[in-house]
Order: sequence, then structure tokens, then C-alpha cells
Amino acid sequence: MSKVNLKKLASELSVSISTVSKALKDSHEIGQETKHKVLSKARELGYKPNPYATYMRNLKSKTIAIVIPEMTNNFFLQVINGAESIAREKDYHLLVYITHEDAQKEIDIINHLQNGRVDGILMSLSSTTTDFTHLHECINNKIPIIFFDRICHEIETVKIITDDFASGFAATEHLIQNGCRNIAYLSISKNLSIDNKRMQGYLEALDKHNMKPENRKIVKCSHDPKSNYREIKKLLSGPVKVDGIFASIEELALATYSVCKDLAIKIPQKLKVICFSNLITADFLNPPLTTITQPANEMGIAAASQLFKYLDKKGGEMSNENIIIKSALTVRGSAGA
Amino acid sequence: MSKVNLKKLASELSVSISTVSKALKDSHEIGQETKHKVLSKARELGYKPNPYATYMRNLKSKTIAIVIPEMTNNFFLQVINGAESIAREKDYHLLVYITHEDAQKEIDIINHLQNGRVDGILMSLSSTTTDFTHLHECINNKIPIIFFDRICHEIETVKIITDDFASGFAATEHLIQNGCRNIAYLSISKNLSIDNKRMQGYLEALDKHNMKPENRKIVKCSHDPKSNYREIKKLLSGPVKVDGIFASIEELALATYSVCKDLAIKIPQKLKVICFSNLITADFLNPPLTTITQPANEMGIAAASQLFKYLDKKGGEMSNENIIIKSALTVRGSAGA
DNA sequence: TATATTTACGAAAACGTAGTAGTAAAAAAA
DNA sequence: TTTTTTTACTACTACGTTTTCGTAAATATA
Repeated sequence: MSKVNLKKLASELSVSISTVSKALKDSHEIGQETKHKVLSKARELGYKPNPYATYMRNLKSKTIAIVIPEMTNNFFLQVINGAESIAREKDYHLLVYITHEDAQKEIDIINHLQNGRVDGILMSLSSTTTDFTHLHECINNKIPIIFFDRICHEIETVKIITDDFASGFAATEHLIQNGCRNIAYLSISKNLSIDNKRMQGYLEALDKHNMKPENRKIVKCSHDPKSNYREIKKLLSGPVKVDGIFASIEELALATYSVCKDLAIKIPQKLKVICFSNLITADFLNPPLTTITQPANEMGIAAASQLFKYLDKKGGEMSNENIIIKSALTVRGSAGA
Repeated sequence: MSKVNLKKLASELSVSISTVSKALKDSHEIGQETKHKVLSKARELGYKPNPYATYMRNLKSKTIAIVIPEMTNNFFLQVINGAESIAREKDYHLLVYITHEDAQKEIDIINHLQNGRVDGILMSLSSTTTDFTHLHECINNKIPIIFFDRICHEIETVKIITDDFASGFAATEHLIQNGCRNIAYLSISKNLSIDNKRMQGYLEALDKHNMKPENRKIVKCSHDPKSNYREIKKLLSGPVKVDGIFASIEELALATYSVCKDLAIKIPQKLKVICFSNLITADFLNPPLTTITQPANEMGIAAASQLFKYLDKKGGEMSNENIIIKSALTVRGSAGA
């Protein structure tokens, strides 16, 4: 079962390699009869062109990468799903890399993608990334990056985001309209664009309703579940009065649920909770979780589509635009009726 | 910013391509001084070897693929996470493909991987796959496949599974011990090894406790949420008495929750529910969902590790063994205390 | 001093594909 | 009939890397 390549086909058919290659490409230079012979022999032996050799000729890898910070979050799962479907449609291949929120891993991964392995990258930043040299280098090497969700403002490229500010505003206002007067914001990382925007929405909503923001009500969380639990517990059992929580990501809402369970705080009676989330189980939680649902699948599709749009018109410049796909507020039980 | 390759380095340094290549590989054939010059120039220009050209020389793609049926399930998410971590460790790259439970897509994907693109494949079967020609062909082409979870018995290779039979038995017995006398099994697909094993465990537990299996209590579900909802609703509102449900996968347990919500059937008072699941929110559901939790991350790690074990001793034969990683029954509320 | 060995490099081939250029033979046009 | 065009093929090269082989010069050995 030795590998069947053009040379093998050629020798089997007693023609030249060029003839086989051209016949398979349906070139006009090859006669009908020969084409048929080549095609049927290729089928018979199960010839599949070697992708790496093909790359060597036309320097197109037909491969893109998606770099995400973690896999515990439903959002990224759905983005991958969307991106994969577009890649498949375009007959491209999708490499997946997880940075685990580690800036060094992100740098290593990006560096590994510098020499032709991929034609482009879809990416959401790690929360610990503060230096963007590796990304600039990537752009210098003419490898396009499309950001989604956690974008890098410094890089001029297409960015797929949701309306974080407006949604943060809406989420906070929803809590206010349901009676909350002391709303805490659970932040995930200062470094992240999404966190800043969501918090700005939160602050703007407070301001509109004449509520003063308090630093004590802005809890800096991380990706360590235990420390998040501690911080939220400290908030909810401490001196600061809190009757509403706006969690920037779903992990923090679940941590809140966990704390409330342990402290016997009733949601939504004593505490109303709302968060950005793509949990499929939001409806079945106790109580059902009111969420800002990001169009994750659509964002994956948009990111991949934008990348292919650029790759297809291969001469052009990458435009520097934000593509905004709106999130939806889904009222369930956790923030009151 | 033209691509920096060996040729470019060589001309910059006025040495031959061979010298540069060997210097970068720290060959003894190259003098210390030259090595230093080459290395520093390589760093200066940011040389990264082209992976496809490297492939052309040693015919190792340093890439593996993971082929999964869907992305809506937390199990596969965690498997990818585990597999990616091992791949990263080995400096390999991971391609992700989703069959969307479509046999034809599975065939297309496997065919696309036939000529060298990957060194090996991790795979979980689509539920609609009944013919395994494409997989046999893969093995014939010397591309190793490691199956996990949804395995293919026909192919002689390493398979990573959980103790589906024992867990199915334990799940059913747990329901029985909590008072259920009329237990239904929600099946996902006749084609799947896991479904059969889990159902056998279910039947064995019924038998042990002198309960007769009834076809009416075995509900054939699919991957269509709406039809699943209908089928489960039919079961729970029909003439067949049912006081316990064992769902083979988490989607079916959630569908059951949905039906119970709409029919106002109290879980666990009127109906006890248990299922195979990797939901991170199981604890927060209403009621908390008692689950058989598969060691998904470990299975991903095991699958990738086994593949690399084979790839590393590249001469050998692939062994035909089942590696079983046990699942754990986590008692929460949905199946009674 | 003459010969053997080691050191440090370069030339070239190969991996599989795809395209350019070249060329006999056949067909069409003059 | 001669010339031009078309048809249908082959030879060869390049993509970037790695490695084998070859070889001068330097060094060690006899």
C-alpha cells in the first residue's frame, strides 16, 4: 500500500507526470481519452494530492487557525463551531489552539504560526496578554488576524464584536428596573476590551439613574474558580450592601450561584443576577438565569467569513473596522420577573 | 518583509544553504564561529522554518486531527481540551473537524485526511455512520486512528472508552434503589457503541432486580431537539407508567427537564432523572442533575497520548485494545436523595 | 617529509506538485 | 504542396528544507 502519487500514477499508465497532473486538472492540453484513463486510474488507486506538496507549489496552506483563551466557556465552543462550518465550506482546514489565558503560551502559539502554516488566524486575546509585539509581527509577516470578542485595539484589522457597551448598559438597567439599588459588577480582567466596555455600560447605566459607582462594588475576579468564589463570598457577606450582580462572564454568575447556595441567599428575592452567557442550560438553572446572550455561532461565522473575504481578494489591504453583532437580553428568573 | 528562509539567510551571510541549515540544527559539521553568526542572524531576521517544506523532507506533518460529531456537547469540548494540551506538549498541531452527525460529512473529512495532511486521527463516530469503508481505507493508508467514546469495533486499533456498561448498570440501579419501578431509557442511536453498552447495563440492572424490560420504555431519540421533545412528552403523558428516566446523553436529560416543566411533572418527586453528562452546571440545575460524569478531559489526554505512543515507535503495529477510564456517579437531586 | 585523518564547508538531490517551455505529429490554411 | 496552426504530449524547474556525498584545507600521525 505504498503512497500513491503522481509519479506512481504516471508509471502505471506509462505517461509522464506532467500529463497525469494536467489530466487531473482537466487541462485542455490533454486529450479526452488520456484524461479518462488517468481519472479512472486515479480513482482506482485512490489518489489524493499531497497537501504539503501542493502548498510548496502555490504557497497556500488552505489552513486557518483559531486561537482561543479557554475551553470551559460555551461561547468559544460555539465560535469554533461557526468558524469550522465556514472553513469546511471553503475546503479549508481549521487548527485549534488554546492559550489557557497564558500570555506566554499565546506568544508561543502565534510564533509557531509565522512561517506559512496558516493563511490566516482567528483570535480572541488571552486575559493576561499586555504586550502585543507578537501580533504586530504577525501582521508584518502578512498573516492576517481577525479578532473576535476579546479584541486588540492596537492592531489594524477586522474585529468581530458584540455591542458590549450597550449590552452592559441594558443588563444594568434591567437590574435597576427590577428594583436593584446596589449593583455590583464582577470584572474578569482589566486587560480585556470586553470587560472594559461592559463595565462602561454598567457605569453609564448607574449614572443615568443617579447611582454613584463604588469601587467596593466592582469585584476584580480572575480565572481561578476558588479565588473567584472567595471574592464573591467576601462581597456578599461583607458590609457593602448588594442587591444585584452583573457578571461579565458566565463563570462568575455560576460562582455567584454557588456562593448564594452556601450563604442561603435567595435569588432573585435577595439578590438579582444577570450575566453575559451562552449556557444552553440557562433555562433550567435554579433560578433560570437571565442572560445577555452573545451570538457566538454568528460571530464565528462572521470572523471566518471576513478572513476568507480578505484571502479571496488576495491583493488588497485589510480594513480596520469593527463588525458588531448584537447580543440579546433574555429575561428568565434570576433578575426578577 | 519578504519571507525569510534558508536561502535568504545564506545570502545575507555569504555561506551556503547547507551551512545555514546545519548550523541551525547544531550539526558538528559546522564551526562554532559560523554557528553563532548563523544563529544570531536567524534570530535577527526572525527565521522560522517552513513546516510544509520540512514535511517534504521527512514526511512528518506534526499534525493530528480530531473528528467529532458535534459541538453542542460538553463532553467533546473537554476531550478537545485534553487532546490539544497533549498535542501542544508534543509540539504537534491539532486540526478539528465536526461531522454534525452526518455520515457523508464524516466520509468527506476522512478522505480529505488521506494523503499526509495528518500523522494520525482521534475520532468519535457520527451516529449515522453505518458503513466503515472510509475508516478501513484510512488504516490501509497507514494513518492511525484512535477512537474515543463512540468507537468502531470493526477497526483494530486502540479505543478509549469509559465503562459504559457498568455505568449504565449503576445509573439504573441508583434509580431502582431510590424507589423507581418503571424506568425508561432514552436512547440516542442504535448505531452507537456507547448507546448499546449503556442500554445493556440498563437491561442488566432491570434483570437483576426482577424487572421486565419493555420496548415502550425504550425511547429512540435523535439529535433533533424538537422531535426528542415530542417523543419524551409522548412517553410522559402517555399510558405507560414511568417514574424514572435514564438518559444516555445530557441533551436528552435537558429535553426531559423541559418536558417536565411544561407538563408540571415534579423532579424527583414524580420522576427521577439520571444521565450521562459533563455539564458544568449540573449542580445549579433545578433540581441538581444526578449524572454519570465521563472523564472527558482524561479521555482526550489518553487518546492523544496513545496516538503519540504509536507515532513515536514508528515501526510498530497498532495494538487492538480497549482502554477504559471509569466514569463517576455524582449524586445530586434529580434522582432523589 | 609523506600520509592519514579531521574539520568545515558546499554542491546537489529528493520530497510531490504544478506550471512553463519545448516539440513531434497531425490538422488546417495558404 | 508548403506553411502555419493546433493538438497532445514530455522535460524540466521551483517551492524550502534536510541530508548525503564530495572536497579542499588544516591538523595529526607515521
